[in-house]
Amino acid sequence: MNPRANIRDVAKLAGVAVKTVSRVLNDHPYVSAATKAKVDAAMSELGFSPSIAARILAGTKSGQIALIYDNHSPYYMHQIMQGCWDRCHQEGMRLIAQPVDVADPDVGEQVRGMVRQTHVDGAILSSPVTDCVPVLNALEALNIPFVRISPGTNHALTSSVFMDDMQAADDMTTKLINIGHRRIGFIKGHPNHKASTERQAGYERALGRVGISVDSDLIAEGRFDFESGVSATEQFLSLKHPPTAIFASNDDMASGVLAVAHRRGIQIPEQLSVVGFDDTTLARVVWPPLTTVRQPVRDLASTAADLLFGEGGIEHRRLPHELISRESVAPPYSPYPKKSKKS
Amino acid sequence: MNPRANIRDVAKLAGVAVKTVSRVLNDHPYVSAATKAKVDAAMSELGFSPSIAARILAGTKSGQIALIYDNHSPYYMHQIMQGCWDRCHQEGMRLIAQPVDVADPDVGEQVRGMVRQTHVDGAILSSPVTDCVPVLNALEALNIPFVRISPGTNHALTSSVFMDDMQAADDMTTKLINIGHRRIGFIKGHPNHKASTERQAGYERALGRVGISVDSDLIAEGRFDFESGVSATEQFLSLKHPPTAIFASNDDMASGVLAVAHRRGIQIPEQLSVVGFDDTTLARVVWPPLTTVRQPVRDLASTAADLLFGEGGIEHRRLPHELISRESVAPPYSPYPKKSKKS
DNA sequence: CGGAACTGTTGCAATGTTGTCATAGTAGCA
DNA sequence: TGCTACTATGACAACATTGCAACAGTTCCG
Repeated sequence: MNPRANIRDVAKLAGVAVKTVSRVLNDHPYVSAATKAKVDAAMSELGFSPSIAARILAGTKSGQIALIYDNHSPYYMHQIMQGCWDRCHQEGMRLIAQPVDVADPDVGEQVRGMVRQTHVDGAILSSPVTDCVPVLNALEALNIPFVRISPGTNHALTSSVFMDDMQAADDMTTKLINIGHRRIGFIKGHPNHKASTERQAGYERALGRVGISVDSDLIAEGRFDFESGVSATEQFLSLKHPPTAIFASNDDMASGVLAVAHRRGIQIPEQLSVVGFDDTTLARVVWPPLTTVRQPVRDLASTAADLLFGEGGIEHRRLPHELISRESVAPPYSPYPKKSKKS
Repeated sequence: MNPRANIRDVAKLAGVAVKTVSRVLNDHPYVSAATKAKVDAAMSELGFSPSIAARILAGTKSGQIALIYDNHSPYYMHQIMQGCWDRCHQEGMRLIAQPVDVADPDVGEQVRGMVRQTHVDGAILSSPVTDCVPVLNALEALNIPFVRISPGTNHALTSSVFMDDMQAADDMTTKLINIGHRRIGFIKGHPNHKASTERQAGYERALGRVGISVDSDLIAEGRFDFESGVSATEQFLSLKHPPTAIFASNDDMASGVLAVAHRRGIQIPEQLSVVGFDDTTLARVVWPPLTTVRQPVRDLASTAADLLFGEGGIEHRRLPHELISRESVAPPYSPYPKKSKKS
């Protein structure tokens, strides 16, 4: 087995023209079955695999796509990558993972250089890169297709996949209301992510529908990490009338809520209900397991790849969310008397 | 700004030969400052970035390296990737992340094809790919340098970075013994990973040193995931004499131990001490925070990249571990009377 | 039966960069 | 002065593949 076999070597061995081998490689039409068989045999005999570099140079397609992200949640990104990778693998595409820093003023130029250098055929953007204007401009100028996962701005620029964050937060809040909670603390997500705003809006909408006014004491800043969950919770628990339930905008922050509660000896869910968002692995691993919103992260990612490989028409696809009930929720400790019908 | 500027366009604009631009690009010696300035100006005017593809084809270096892995622990892989990426970025290298399935009989061929296609200059292998014979053979045959992170087999084939798993497990076990534990349950890691064996050996060595015989009832199978931590714990707790401490071979399994304890109303650490291994984010996020062994995963990864970029001499570098004490450990519930001096 | 459309294959040009070899000018030194 | 060594640049081939235009052979159709 030679260190390097050419397409020429294959052609010679199979007794056909170089171009014919190229045809076989690319599944072009107009290759007879017999020729294809000969070529395949020659290829496997020589252990030949085509050079991507030469393919890029000669052709117009590189067979590579980029996943551009700036997300520090390991569970989330792990699922995103797996979803993208699975779909790419199916399609015989190669995936280049490209972390960036959306706060870097040079980020647009960096992405531009990266695309130019690697000749990727397309890109998938994960939040918050989805809403990073320099990156969007760069990709647009380069005229390559890209799909955004959970973008905040809905302009019809590109295809996107997303879930209904507002509705999901509304559903979750409503669930808490239905079992009797009236004072529900809400921990916001990272301000970078547009999903943060959506989730808060859903929370407020649900309260509004049943006539509970939004109490600003019950809304705390967060950054999607454990630590901000901890500090938000401490803030809530030092209130004169602390909440009977806390809705954290993601599971990481919800686990911060649990940690504070444990430390203070507060029984969950008996004395305090806690819910999260995302249904990452974390939600099943903490104690008690978290009631949370299942966000189909992996599906979002593979659907994004799907759209990228698809027709090219701009398409927006919404994937369904789901409320996952686990053991972190119970009726409030000292419930107000319910006036509504029981259901 | 043209859709695509050549090295030729740059050369023409700068009034120099193509080769000179190439020299500027590659920081070759023998380019006058004045010429370099002219070329730089022309490059930025045209918004030029060189095509990796053409570079690969013409030259011998691709500027790309591969990270080959088959690890399903998101936290661990996230840190590995970050470590590799940081170092690659510094060096101006591109990183291609390549998940594989070590159980696939074709895995060697897949890796071979991938290397041939992408022309990567080198590879970094993460456990358990580090000990996957078909992959090792393929890389050796291709004659590209590669570095292994925490390999199980120490043959001097390639450079490697690792920590002393046996010593670390010994240290942790000794710590438990020192505060009075005599019956210590041990949950093994995934049999794929050589580290699993090492950690078990360290556990047994520590017991042996103080004359505690190894009780096979106190050793359970595990697979490095939450679920196997759960079932191992249930097995331990159904023993006539259950352990007073449980040492799980990683944090994921340790969180499984916690879950079972919580469910059964066992107080941690008062009634049962629990320790993990890795010091992933998880260890700080569960309740109570886990005492664990800090494995410098990110440093391992960036050191691996370092060795790959280095001289090329085979080198084995051991990175230090550290015991991290958190709140999941206490003296045993009903301690045997201590004979040793208190300390 | 003549031409058009289709099928399967070929040869050559083109892609954008680096390696090799060549060239020319300059400086150091005996 | 002549020789060597070094600096700075250029011309051209080479890399492995695909796109394009072309070609011969076959089928279809009026």
